Amino acid sequence: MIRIGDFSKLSRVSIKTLRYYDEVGLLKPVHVDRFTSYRYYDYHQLSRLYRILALKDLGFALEDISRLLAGNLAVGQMQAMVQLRQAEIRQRMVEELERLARVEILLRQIEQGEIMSNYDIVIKQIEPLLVASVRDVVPTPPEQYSLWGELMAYLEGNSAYMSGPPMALYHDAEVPEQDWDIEVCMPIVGLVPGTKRINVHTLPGIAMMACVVHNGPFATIGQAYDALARWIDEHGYRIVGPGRELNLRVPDPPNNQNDPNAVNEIQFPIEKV
Amino acid sequence: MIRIGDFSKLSRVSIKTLRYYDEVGLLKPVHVDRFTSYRYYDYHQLSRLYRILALKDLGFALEDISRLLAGNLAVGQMQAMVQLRQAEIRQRMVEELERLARVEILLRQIEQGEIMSNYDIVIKQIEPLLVASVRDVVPTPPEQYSLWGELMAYLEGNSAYMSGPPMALYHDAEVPEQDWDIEVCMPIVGLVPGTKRINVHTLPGIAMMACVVHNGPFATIGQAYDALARWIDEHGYRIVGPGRELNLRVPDPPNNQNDPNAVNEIQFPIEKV
DNA sequence: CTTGACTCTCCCGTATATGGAGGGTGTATA
DNA sequence: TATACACCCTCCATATACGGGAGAGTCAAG
Repeated sequence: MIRIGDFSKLSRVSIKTLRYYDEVGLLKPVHVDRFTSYRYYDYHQLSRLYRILALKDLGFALEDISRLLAGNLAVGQMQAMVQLRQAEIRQRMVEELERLARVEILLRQIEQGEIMSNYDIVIKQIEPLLVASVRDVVPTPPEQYSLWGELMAYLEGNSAYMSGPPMALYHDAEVPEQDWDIEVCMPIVGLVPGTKRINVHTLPGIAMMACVVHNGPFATIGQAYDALARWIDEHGYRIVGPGRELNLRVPDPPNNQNDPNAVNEIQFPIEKV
Repeated sequence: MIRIGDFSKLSRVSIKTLRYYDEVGLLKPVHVDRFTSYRYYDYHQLSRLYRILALKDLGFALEDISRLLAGNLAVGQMQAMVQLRQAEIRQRMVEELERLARVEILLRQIEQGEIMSNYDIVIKQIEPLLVASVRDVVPTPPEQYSLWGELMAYLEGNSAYMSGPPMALYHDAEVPEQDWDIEVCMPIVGLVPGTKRINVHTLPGIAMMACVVHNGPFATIGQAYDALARWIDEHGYRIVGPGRELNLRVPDPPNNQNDPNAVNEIQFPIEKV
């Protein structure tokens, strides 16, 4: 029987860790002095410690190791645990690989002197959303203002409860020269009747929505679109539906294209190429 | 200005997380009510939050993100942080890859019905070690006993302080039929003179030592050697020096080949192929 | 005024240890 | 025998990035 320090030197596992393994029941000393609480280990416990280290090296949590060492597992259960571990490692490798790709894109941007783009893209999940909307073709985006007037007048007339920021859907797959197919939407709760012009429906939930925020005048929002489109392309995604433009902080007055305090969020549903 | 719940819904970041970011100074609400402590956020803070999320996606710790967002970093420093991150990710991928290989070896063993080998191999680092030794060629390993007698008699005569378990070095690169080149070593501290037969020297430190413990009679230690050799081969390592055999619990009597309580550790210095 | 949704702070828990304070123990040597 | 010094003990705190829940206060609508 040897004391903890010698056992630690033998195994190159720190005393603190050995005490911790004792505490969690993973490796109890063969004897603990009743009066001094000194821990005494036996040489043959070294093989159990090595088994613990080997399993830890495979990435198992100490609790899993406890169960594996308890010895009351069927071969099938053991196999299942190891297979689960294998799947987890594979999953992590995929994640790290994607992370690495993102880091390398950033590094290239820094090298090209872009320091750090003013636009940061995040991928969010979006829930289905009940909206009232007006959809029409207008010559250019700013003309959507008339649609907003129409929609808001209707909603106020029906005293609908608006449950989120207003947004516009851009239904054109390509950026048109003229004639934009735009749907202006207001999230609502409760029952609001539709009409020929006013469409009450649920926007679909989106598993992966690439999102960016544009702070500043609406007139310069094109930069945000460019940054987002580039990001989607560079990171190996593809746009799979109409873009959404959320008017988080509505300009003052609402049709002011140059209010520097406006805040918009642009969203595009995407999927991996 | 919006309350935390709305900001949370907008960003799909939990309220708890937002409060935590406030606490650690990563994202403070623009306003906190003096009386109610309610947090109020502004829409334009969403872009800062997105930047945080984007950097978190790259795997940066929140503290790193704080520094990156503080804005007082030179481009070079920023670049260095990102490069460091890149290196870390690569390192982790290498580790995970090795881990995966180990898990798959284990899985194959389980499938072949070996359940779990009785021998677990760990790689340790070994420090240089001062020893007194006697080296000679003996017909078979058990005959090393005579060398032990010689060494121990000398050490006791010089009242040397023995500082660790005795060990034997096997200098033959291949397993010989006859005539083993064995060096029996005793770790010592302090000054002990050498002689023609007694060599006092320092065993080299080893960066990677593959180790296994054999519990049981010395006569069956061959199994442990086999398991260790197989492991080294299967895991893509190579033996790069003489093996060491530590007599952790010396049999009783010392030359008893069948004491079931004996404990030995076998070590081989290795490197990646 | 009530109701129900919202928010606050505070405390605990996670996993795997590491570091330190303060105090007892074992052994070799002066 | 006294002392020095290495060794060991328990208890507490710390790190990450939050999540859960208790208990109490706040806000807006009806």
